[in-house]
Amino acid sequence: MSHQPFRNWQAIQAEVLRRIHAREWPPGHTIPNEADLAREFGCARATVNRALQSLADAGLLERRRKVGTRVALHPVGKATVDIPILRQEIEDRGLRYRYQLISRNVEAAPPHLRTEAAALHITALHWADEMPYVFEDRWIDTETAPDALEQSFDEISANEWLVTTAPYTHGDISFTAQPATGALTTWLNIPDNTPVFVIERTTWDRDAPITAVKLTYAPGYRIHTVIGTGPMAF
Amino acid sequence: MSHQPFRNWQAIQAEVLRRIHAREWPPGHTIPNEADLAREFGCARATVNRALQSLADAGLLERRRKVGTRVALHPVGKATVDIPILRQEIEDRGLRYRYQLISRNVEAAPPHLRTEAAALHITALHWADEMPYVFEDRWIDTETAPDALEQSFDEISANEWLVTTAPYTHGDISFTAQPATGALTTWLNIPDNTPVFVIERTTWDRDAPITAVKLTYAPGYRIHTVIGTGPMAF
DNA sequence: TAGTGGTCTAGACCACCTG
DNA sequence: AGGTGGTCTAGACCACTAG
Repeated sequence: MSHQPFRNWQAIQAEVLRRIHAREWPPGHTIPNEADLAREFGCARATVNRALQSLADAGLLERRRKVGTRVALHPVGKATVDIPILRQEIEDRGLRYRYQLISRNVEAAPPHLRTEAAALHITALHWADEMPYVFEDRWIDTETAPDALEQSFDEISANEWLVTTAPYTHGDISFTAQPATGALTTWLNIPDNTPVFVIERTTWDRDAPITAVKLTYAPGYRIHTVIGTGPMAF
Repeated sequence: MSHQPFRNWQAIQAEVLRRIHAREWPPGHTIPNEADLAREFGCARATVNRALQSLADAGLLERRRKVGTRVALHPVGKATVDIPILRQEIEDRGLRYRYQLISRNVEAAPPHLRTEAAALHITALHWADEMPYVFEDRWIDTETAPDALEQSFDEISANEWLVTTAPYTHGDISFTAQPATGALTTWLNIPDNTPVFVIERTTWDRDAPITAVKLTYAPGYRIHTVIGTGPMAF
C-alpha cells in the first residue's frame, strides 16, 4: 500500500472527500490525526491542517482538541447568499436600473432599531427595465450615521450610499413570504395579497445600530445560490 | 510611531478591520503588502496572510497577485444559511416533530433532474406540534441512489435518509415566494393563493444528479441568519 | 497528564499578473 | 522582469480537554 505524495492542500482535501464519499470513512468515523495523515500523504502537518480546517468550515468534519476529527453525522449544508447593492443586482441581470425616491422624513425610530435617537425614514422604489423591482423601506439611525441627514437621497439610493459610507461590523437578515398590502400594491403595481418575497435586514457598527431595511420584491423574484464543498472534486 | 507586536492572526484581523472602519484605509485603498505588514506587526508573513485571507473570504478585501490587496469598494455582504435536516430544524425550535408519508411512486424523472433514468417520486408532510410545517415534494434518481428503491420512507423521511446515505458534492438552491395552489392548500390547510415560502434544491454527486426537492413551508416561516466579518471586533 | 488540534515562525519556492 | 499573493516546510509551543 504505497502512496504518492500529495503536493497541496486541495489535493489532500479531494482525497479526504473521496474517502468520505467512498464510505472508507463513514459518518461518525474518527479519522487519523494530523500527524499520521501528514506522514501518509508525505507532506507537512500544516498542509493537512489547512485541508481539514477548510472541510470543517464547510461542515463536513467536526474537529475537537484531544478528541480528534470525526466525519459529521449530519453534514450541514451551508448556502452562502450574496447581498449586493440593488443597482448591481439589477444591472448584473442585464436590466436597466432606475431609482425613485418616494419619501424622506425624520421620525422616531422604530423599536427594532433599538435606539432612542431620531431616525431618517426613507422609502424608495428600484426599477428594472421600467418595471418595479423592489420597494425599499429603510430607517437610518441619525446618531450612528449623522452624515445621512445631509444627503437628499434623490439621486443616490440610501442602499448605495450606506455601503460606501457606513461599513457595518455585523447584522442579521430574514427571508419571508408575505402578502402584499396597502401602498405596496400601488408601488409594485400588483393586486392585494399577491405573494411577495421580503428581505429584512438590520446592520450594526459594533453595538450601535446603523440601519434597518425592509425590501419587498416584485413577484417572480428568486434568490439563487449554490452549495458545495469548496473547490469541487470533479 | 511604535507598535506593540500583534501575536495572532485574529488580532491582526481586528486591527485591519479597525483601520478600515476608521477610514485610515478607505474603500478602494491599496493596503501595504504582506511583507511590510508583517514587519510592522512584528510577526511572520504567514500570519498576516491568514488574517487577510480570511477578510478576503468575507468580501471585505480584494486580493490579486502582483496588484496587491485593496479594500473592497462595495463590500459584498455574505449571509450563510444553514440547511439542516427538517426534523432537527423543527426540534431545534422546541417543537414536536412528526413525519407523514403521502405518496411514493416510480416515475419518469422531471426534466430539471437532467437524467434519463427513472426517478422515485415522494411526497410527504412534516409536522411541528401537530401543525403542518412543510410539504416535501421530492425526486430521487434511481441510478445514482439505487438503495432508495428498497426504502419505504414511511418511517424515515427521504430528507433524513439521504443526508446520511448519499452525500453530495454540490448543489444549487433557490428561495421564492409563491401562491399556494391545488393539493398543497389541503395538506397545509390554508386558503388558495396564500403566500408560501418555497425552497427548491437539487444536489449532485460529481456529475450525477441525486435528488431534487421542493419544500413548501406553511405561512409564517422565516429564514433567519446573521452576517458579519468572522470573529466580531467587539 | 497526555493527546489532539490551533497557531506561529523563518525561510523558500511557485503562480500569476502587470508593465 | 519583477512584484505580489499562494503555499509548503520543519519545527516549535500553546490551548483545550478527556481520562
